[in-house]
Amino acid sequence: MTIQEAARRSGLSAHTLRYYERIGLIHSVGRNGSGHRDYDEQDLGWLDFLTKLRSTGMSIADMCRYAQLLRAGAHTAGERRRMLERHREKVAARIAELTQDLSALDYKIRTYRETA
Amino acid sequence: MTIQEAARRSGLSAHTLRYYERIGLIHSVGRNGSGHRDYDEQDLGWLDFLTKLRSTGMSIADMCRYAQLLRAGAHTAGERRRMLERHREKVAARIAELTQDLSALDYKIRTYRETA
DNA sequence: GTCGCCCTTAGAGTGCGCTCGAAGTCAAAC
DNA sequence: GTTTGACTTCGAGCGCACTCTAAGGGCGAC
Repeated sequence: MTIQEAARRSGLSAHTLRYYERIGLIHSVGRNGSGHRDYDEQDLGWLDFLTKLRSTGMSIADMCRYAQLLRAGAHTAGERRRMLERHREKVAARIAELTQDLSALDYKIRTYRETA
Repeated sequence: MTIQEAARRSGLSAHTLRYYERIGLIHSVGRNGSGHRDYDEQDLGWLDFLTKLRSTGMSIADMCRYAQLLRAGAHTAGERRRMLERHREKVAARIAELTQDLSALDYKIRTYRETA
């Protein structure tokens, strides 16, 4: 599929897809006869995973590291798993923090309602 | 209290405190005889509130807008309340998104565990 | 065949939120 | 009295994650 189609389906811009490939986040997307990128379903799945990592706040640098480990082969599975586990804890902590801040916000809003 | 003490208690750097004041996020912090900033408990409370807004992802621009409304007086209370309510919804949505992504992450980690 | 459009690469530019540096002031320590 | 060190202002610089531009290539529609 074309870069536009991949952009539409992944929710990333074509610019961002090229950028991700340039920095090594996406490896060896196929090219068609004209040298244009030709994404397949596996690429889409990987993009989807990357998007989840991004949206949970993983840095581009860490995502690159994960991608590199993946390319290095099965013997890095343990390290990849540990990366995800560490990241998981960060996300859980972030949810806890946001949940607390949400209560504080609710409290503040209540005071506005009572004052009004 | 000195800027260092305010930095320590607020968790922001002295640089950031000056920056916040410059852009209008913090209004008229008192000065002592030497022209040095002299923070009081009310300033600390405001910083604490700002920090909550920041950590929940409100942009500096929106925080400035809130600060401006606050300075404008009591007749802006409704608009301030609406700002907070809109922000509250964003935070709640973010928590929901993170919670979903956390499950996806957990699933992925489980597949690593089973493969290992 | 040429117009229009989308593609390619490599590098420059942008926006956000700080973060730092330079130049100067002031007060306490020695 | 001079050194030390924290403070002041204000503008420049930085890191991140894109986002865009320039210059050129390829292909289908007319």
